[in-house]
Amino acid sequence: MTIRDIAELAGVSAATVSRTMNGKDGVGQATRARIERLVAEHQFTADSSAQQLSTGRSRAIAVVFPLHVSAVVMHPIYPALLGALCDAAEGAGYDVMLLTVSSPDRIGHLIDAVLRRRVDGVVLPAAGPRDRLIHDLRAVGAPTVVIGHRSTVDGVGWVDCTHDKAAAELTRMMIEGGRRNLTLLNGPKSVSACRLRSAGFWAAIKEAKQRVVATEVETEWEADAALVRARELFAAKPRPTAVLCGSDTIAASCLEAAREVGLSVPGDVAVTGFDDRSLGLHTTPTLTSVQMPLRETGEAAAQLLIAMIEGDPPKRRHVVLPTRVVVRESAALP
Amino acid sequence: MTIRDIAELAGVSAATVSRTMNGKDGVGQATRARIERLVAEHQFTADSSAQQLSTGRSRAIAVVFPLHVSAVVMHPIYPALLGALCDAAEGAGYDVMLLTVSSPDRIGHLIDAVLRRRVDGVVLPAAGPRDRLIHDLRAVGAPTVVIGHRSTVDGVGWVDCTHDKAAAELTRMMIEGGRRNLTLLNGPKSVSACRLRSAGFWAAIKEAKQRVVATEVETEWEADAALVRARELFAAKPRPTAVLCGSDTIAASCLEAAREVGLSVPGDVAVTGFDDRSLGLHTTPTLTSVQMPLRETGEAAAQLLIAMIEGDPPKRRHVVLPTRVVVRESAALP
DNA sequence: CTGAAAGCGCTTACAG
DNA sequence: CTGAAAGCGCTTACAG
Repeated sequence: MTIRDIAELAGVSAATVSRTMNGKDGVGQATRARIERLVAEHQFTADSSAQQLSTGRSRAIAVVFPLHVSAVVMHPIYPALLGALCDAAEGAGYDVMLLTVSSPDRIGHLIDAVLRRRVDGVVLPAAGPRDRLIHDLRAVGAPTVVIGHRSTVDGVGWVDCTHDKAAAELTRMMIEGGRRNLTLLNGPKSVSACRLRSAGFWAAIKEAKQRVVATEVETEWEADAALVRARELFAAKPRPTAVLCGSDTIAASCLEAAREVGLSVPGDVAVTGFDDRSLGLHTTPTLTSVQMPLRETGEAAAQLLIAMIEGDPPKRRHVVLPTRVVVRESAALP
Repeated sequence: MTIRDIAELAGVSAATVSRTMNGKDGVGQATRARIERLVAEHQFTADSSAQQLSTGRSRAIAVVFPLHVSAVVMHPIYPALLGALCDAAEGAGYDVMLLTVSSPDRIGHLIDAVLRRRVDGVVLPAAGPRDRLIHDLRAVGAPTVVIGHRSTVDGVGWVDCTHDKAAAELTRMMIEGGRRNLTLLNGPKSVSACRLRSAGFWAAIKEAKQRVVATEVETEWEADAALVRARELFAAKPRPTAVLCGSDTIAASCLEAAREVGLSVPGDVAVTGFDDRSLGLHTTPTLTSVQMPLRETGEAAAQLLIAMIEGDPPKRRHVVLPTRVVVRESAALP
């Protein structure tokens, strides 16, 4: 069933049906009503590749899956985020294409998809500050939204959450709980979220009324790398009485290191994580962590990108969503 | 740049370029070589929506994201699986579309995508035995591949792994380790993997030389539901000396229940999980579990589906991939 | 072996 | 307010 079939049934031309379906004016009241009824009755939808061919737009967006980037493999693109993104896109009549850029030479494929308008815009769920992709996309004029990194590239939209505030809140909690020797066991600073957490941590330290000793240590995401760092922490001279970790995995390693040397948590040392997923519920003790607004992030990214594509006056090209600290055993008051 | 531009440069007609690019014969040696050089030189690729319009095929496959299905939300579609699937599809020149079926009335959207040939085939990463979707897709003749469920619907392909063998192997390990009172704390039987695990468990029990007491209990995936069941187990009269759990989450709850009543693991009771992800590394004790071939599964699904789409003689419409038991502290010998 | 022509299903100036 | 016509970039019988 094509637009011409509908036209025939309505006794009009295909052009009129097209205008009606696209909400353009220049169609009489009665005609429009008749066509709309017919369309609804037959559940007719226009063929998207034909539309794409004549309009040069696809009504599809790409989510780029950056494989082999360890910082990302460790921080998997949460199903919740992707799911919400799809839902929002579909709600706006857009398809979602999943593209892999598993190596630099695959960038060409993505750029080609953009140039050929197989996609109207791109979401990068895990780009970093120095990601080539952002510039490449910008160069070909692709509407682009980055998740989890506050890009300064002109015209690029982003959605992020309050990593900094969450870190600050945790830090204040520790200080108010009487902890005076704090360590931020952060993830790699190449990840934007980790920089923000660092900023929040140090801001809270600075504004503290009490005198506290604070240090920051960087580790890779991997559990064993984190374990090594954590052991070093607990072997150090003035032992930290609170360790704020850059992820729940890191925090789990930290708990393990504490157990090894017989430190009680949270008695001797408080430990917190980040990225609250189910992991923190299963450690011993359970983990104080920070909940990310995953669904909201996915939804906001889709909406922002589509607004950019459709040239809507973008109220905000930059969205910051709130996080939530979840207190569990590992950081209860001493 | 269009096919006609290439034609002009080569001094031939567009038809000849098209035939060359699609590997059809009926093009002279020299002409073909000239065209191929030009295509490579300009990195020219044909516009896919134009191709789709004239061939009625899209060279895209859909991965259907079944939101709000709790059995699936609990078993998130692993990034590794999706990533491998995308890689394989792209390697074969196919795009991957992510479609959400968040409620029954969204099925129409998927069917429409198939009928309109926006996708040439569909992967269902988490369909169950009684899933309407499978039949709906079959009804419209969509090549379909299911992951993790051995569908008996005619013509439907599937990729699964040896849940049964893994469960049997764990069971034998327990018996050989001297355990004589085994419980399978399984996930919902509506999930195909759980049925297979049950089958493997009972097969191993049946073939055991020794006399063993065995029971099977079903639980939802959620941690708290599993905790309730696990407590019941340990309160029961002849206490199990080994509990095989249907997932790592369930196993973690089981560890917690054991701790509550002061049972040592693996001393008093061995506990095993399933679906080895990072969780099992962070429990106390660490968890014996079963590693799934996620990347291989994604890759196999893409390849199978594309073979079906292209009408290749499908050597196997059904693929069973091996699992691997990973032994850790929770099920060491007593 | 190669080309001219029609067609895939839409949209959009251009007329009226 | 509406229609005829051209065009989007390919593919594919049909001729030669």
